[in-house]
Amino acid sequence: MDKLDPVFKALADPTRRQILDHLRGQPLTTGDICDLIPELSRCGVMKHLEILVDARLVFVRREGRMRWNYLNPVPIQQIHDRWISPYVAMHARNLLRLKQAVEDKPD
Amino acid sequence: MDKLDPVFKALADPTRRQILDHLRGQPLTTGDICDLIPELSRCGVMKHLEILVDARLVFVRREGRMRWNYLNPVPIQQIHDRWISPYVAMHARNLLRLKQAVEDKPD
DNA sequence: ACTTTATGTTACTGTTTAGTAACATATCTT
DNA sequence: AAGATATGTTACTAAACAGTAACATAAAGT
Repeated sequence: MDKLDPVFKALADPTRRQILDHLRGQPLTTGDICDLIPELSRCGVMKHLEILVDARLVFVRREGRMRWNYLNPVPIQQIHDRWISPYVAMHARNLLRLKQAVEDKPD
Repeated sequence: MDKLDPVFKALADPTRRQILDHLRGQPLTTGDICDLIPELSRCGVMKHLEILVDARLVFVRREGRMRWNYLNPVPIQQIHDRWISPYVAMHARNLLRLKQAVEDKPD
């Protein structure tokens, strides 16, 4: 679980989630990402990318002077499996209990 | 999605995830939580609880001088439904593609 | 009423994080 | 080779965050 801490931290920032959302459709160069987030400087984008790479959420393939950034969905899958799913199960149980309480209630 | 930003931020801290894990089994008083996390001062625990309450991950019921802290799994469910599930789906597609590539490969 | 217990509030400190600027390197085009 | 393009690195600043201490309130037990 501790190995997933950098992933949680990486996902805590809305700009980084935005970058991941953009990478879901296709890999992008660093320049592409800068164009998609004009309110942030190129250095800012690169810092966020570094954090995403450290968390293994993004991996890089160099091609000449271009850097292609690829999404790696595995850490998100792991967070889902190892941490989120018990909470989703709990929520489902709560809903079921609520539903039954409503149905059993006499008028 | 912006409404879920405090939730992502709250989940970014390992101590707060630990508190949520403890609350999964049963509600706890603030004192109970302090006993479970002896490496942190009571004030530190209360600050984390405040952040969790602001993110609606924890709600409070007062009973005399005791404060009972309850887990609310709904925001985690929402994060799952609105943000994580597309990545899980992408991962499943990738695995399927990989599996088919392996099976189709001639010896 | 007095003491203990449980929690709440304010102020302060050190650390981490987000962001930028300036400069540096490497590749492509002509 | 020279200029343009794409990315990498270092140093710095401002804001946010984690944690603690000191003090305050409020309910329970005797």
